[in-house]
Amino acid sequence: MMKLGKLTDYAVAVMVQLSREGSDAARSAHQLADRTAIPEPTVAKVLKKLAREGLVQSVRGAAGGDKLAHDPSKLSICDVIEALDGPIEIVSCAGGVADTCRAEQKCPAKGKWAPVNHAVRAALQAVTLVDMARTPSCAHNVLTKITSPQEGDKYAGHE
Amino acid sequence: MMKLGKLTDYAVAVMVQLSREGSDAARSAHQLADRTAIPEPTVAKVLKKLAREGLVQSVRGAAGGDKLAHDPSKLSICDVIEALDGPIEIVSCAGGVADTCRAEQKCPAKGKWAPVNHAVRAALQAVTLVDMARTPSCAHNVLTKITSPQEGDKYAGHE
DNA sequence: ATAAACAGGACTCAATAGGTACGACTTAAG
DNA sequence: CTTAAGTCGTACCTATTGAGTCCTGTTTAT
Repeated sequence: MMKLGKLTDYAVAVMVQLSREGSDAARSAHQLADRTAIPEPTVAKVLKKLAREGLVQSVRGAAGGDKLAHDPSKLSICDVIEALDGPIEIVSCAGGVADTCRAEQKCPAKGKWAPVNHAVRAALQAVTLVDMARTPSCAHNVLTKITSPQEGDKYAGHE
Repeated sequence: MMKLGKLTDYAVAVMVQLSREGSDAARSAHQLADRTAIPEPTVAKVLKKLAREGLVQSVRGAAGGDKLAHDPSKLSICDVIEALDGPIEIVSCAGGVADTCRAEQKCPAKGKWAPVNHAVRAALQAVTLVDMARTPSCAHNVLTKITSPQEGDKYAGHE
C-alpha cells in the first residue's frame, strides 16, 4: 500500500511544529501534543525515537523537553522518515545485498528496483522541514520544486 | 515503512515475465510460477487481481491462461502497483478528501503531503514494464531517466 | 465425457504497527 | 539538603493488516 506508518506521519508533524516554534527552547511532549492534537503518549514515543536517531535533542528534568538538533532547512522529510522506519526500500530486494526473496534466482525484476527506489528517495529528500512548515497557500511551491518538467506530460493522462 | 507488499512485487515480476514472453499466446499460472519461482497459488491470486483490474486478459478453459491486455511499453509499474494496492498514498491525509486523522484540525503538515505524494507517483510512472524487462546491465538507463538533474546535488550529501 | 485452467470467495496464520503503562532518572524549587 | 515535579527510557499488550492456502463452480479444448 505504499504508505508510511502513522507514527512516521506524526513524527513529521512534530518536527514541523518544532520548526515553527523555534529551536531555542525545549518543548515538552505535553505541549507538542496539545499543539498538534496528537495523543500525548504517542508524541512521547515519537520523540524518543527521534532523539535516539539524533534528530532532536532531549533535555531531561523539570522544564525539560525536546528541541531540534539541526537546522530545519537542512533536514528533509526523508531524514525523518528513515529515522523512524529505517531505510526506504519499496521492495525487499531493493537493497541488493540480502535477497531473502525465494524467487531471487529467476526473478524477472532482478536488480531493477534499485534505481526506482533511488528516485523515490530523491523525491522525498527534495522536501525540507521548512517547506512543510510554510502556510498551506504556498504548497504549490513545493510541487514545482520536486516535480521534474520532463515527467509532466507523463502523469497528466493518468489522473 | 514505505514498502509495497510482496504480492505487488510478485505482480510486477509476473507482468515483466509476460512482457518478455510476448503477448500472443496466453500463459498458464503454472507456467508463470515455474518461470518466476513464485508459488503457484500466489501467482494465480495475483493474476486474478490483475485480470479484474484489466491489466491482463484471461482465457478460460483448457489451454487457457493469461496474457497482457495492453502494450507493455505503455504500462508503468505505477499502474501495476495501483492495481493491487490501490491508489498510492504515502500518508492517509494525502488524498485530502476524507481526513480520518484525528489531528486534522491542528496538523502542522496539513495539505503538504499531496505534492510529495505526487512526486513519488511521478517517479513510479516514469518506469515502464519494458524498462524492467531489459537486461540488468541496462539498469542505469532507468536511473538517468527518472532522476531529475536539479535534485542531483541535494541527495548527494545524504548517502 | 474428461481433463485442464480460470473465477471467486472464505479462511487461517503470521508479522508488524499502534498504543499504553510502569519504572528510573534529572533538575528545579523550597 | 530535602522534596517534588516532570521527563526519558523500557517493556508489554492489543489490533490491524497482509501473506498464503484451499475449496467449489464455470468454461473450453481434446
